[in-house]
Amino acid sequence: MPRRLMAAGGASFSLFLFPLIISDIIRPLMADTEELQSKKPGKRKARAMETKRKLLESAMSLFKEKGFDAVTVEEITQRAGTAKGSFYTYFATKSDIIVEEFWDIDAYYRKYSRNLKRCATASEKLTSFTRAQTRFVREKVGVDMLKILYANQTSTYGDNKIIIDESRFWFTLITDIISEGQENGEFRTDLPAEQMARWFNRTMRGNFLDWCISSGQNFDLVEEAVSYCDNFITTALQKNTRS
Amino acid sequence: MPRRLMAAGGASFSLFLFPLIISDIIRPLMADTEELQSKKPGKRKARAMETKRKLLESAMSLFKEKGFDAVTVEEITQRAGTAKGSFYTYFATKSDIIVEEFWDIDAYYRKYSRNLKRCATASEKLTSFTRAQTRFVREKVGVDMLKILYANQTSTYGDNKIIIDESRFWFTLITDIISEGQENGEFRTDLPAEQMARWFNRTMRGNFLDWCISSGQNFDLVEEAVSYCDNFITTALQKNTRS
DNA sequence: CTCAGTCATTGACTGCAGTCAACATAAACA
DNA sequence: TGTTTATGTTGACTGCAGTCAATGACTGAG
Repeated sequence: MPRRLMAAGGASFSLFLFPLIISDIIRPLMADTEELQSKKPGKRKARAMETKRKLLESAMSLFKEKGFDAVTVEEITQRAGTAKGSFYTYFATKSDIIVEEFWDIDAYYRKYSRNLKRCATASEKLTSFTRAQTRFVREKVGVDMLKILYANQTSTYGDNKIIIDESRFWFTLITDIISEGQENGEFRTDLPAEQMARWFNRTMRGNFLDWCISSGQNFDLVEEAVSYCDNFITTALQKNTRS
Repeated sequence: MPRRLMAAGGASFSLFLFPLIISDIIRPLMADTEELQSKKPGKRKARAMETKRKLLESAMSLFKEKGFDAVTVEEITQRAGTAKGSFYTYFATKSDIIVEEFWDIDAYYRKYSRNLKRCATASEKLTSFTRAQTRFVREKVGVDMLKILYANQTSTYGDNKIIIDESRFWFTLITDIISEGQENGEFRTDLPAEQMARWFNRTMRGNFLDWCISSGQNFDLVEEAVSYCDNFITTALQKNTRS
């Protein structure tokens, strides 16, 4: 943990979760094509990146200390050593900080996906991934942060819709697993893998949503999601009939 | 929640949707046992009810005119002829107005459910209801209002969680339809109807959510939901195998 | 090197959701 | 009837998210 803070400066969820890949933190800025082309970062861009990094870092640490609602944007900028206005150069709303952090969860999924090689079947992979994913959300993300995310995604009008973004790793991973299951004769082949992945993810999203809304009180996210997953596999995906 | 205070004089979604059944509008009031017992409403309660009614009415008309975000609570109370503080006697947040209105959607579902008698099978009932429900949401509620609802439900901590409330008519209706399907041998019987209803509704919620987040741009709610519904029926519910 | 154009930075400012202590009046009780 | 309690009403007030016009610093063209 301290290792990370020295190295990358490390905002990212890992600041209060666990270490992720550094490149994922820089991703948003690197996404800028111009940035990739120019060899020198440029003094201006460098300073901008540093400002954004500091904002992310101080915001996440404050959220961890006091909870999202108890933190003001002014506080964040104070800790980051900038002015309030600067915050809005990099984030459209206070909760956009959280959205930014959520991108890094995909880094965890990507990392975890390596373990899936051990699974013999596509079905097992799906279940295993679902368990890991929901455990991560339950343990490391928590109801409160997930609520902020869902409220953000439903209340803003921007194009930062991470929840339904199909370029996310968790969507492509599910698609790949289902494809694999189709190829080895495990799953039905009358529908494209993408569509089934969309169904699967949307169904899972229903679980996340209900869990959020009930503040995690009505059911256990992991149990419920795994149960959903298994049911989805045996009913919607697999070729063989129900026993 | 002081839902019982709601008056019979039609605020309700119908104010900008279409007329619903009066008995359904009074439902919240009737639900209160104490209210039924006392013969006199009481001068104070009567005035309170009137205040709340006026607030609902002016709020909904203003939302219709200018959109949710462009309306201030002060405006609402001005039109209602009360002070700002009074608003918060009846509603915890500005968006709680919307939540209140959503209860009345069940009145529409209840009304529509009478048409279901025409359907020969439980499967047809499910599909028919789903089509009616999503059409209603698409045409009469709209993306914007649904967004407000979802943002409200994920951001507040109160107990006014209409979205996941299983005493709602739309939950009990689905349960009844599935029960019926089980009894007539249409659906699998190895799982309780309630659980399947919960799955079904949660899955549908995934559709509503994605539709919201994408501002209705990514897909057509009705088409998608009906397609989901049919798929759910043939894979998760029905006894016979996939062809 | 210079100067114009670009872009991050700043913090005072606006607007509004939500609060609260004081008040008013109906209801309950004596 | 007078007194107490409960409950609805009020609007000035607080706190904070988000804005914006002015400022200053880098960049790149000439």
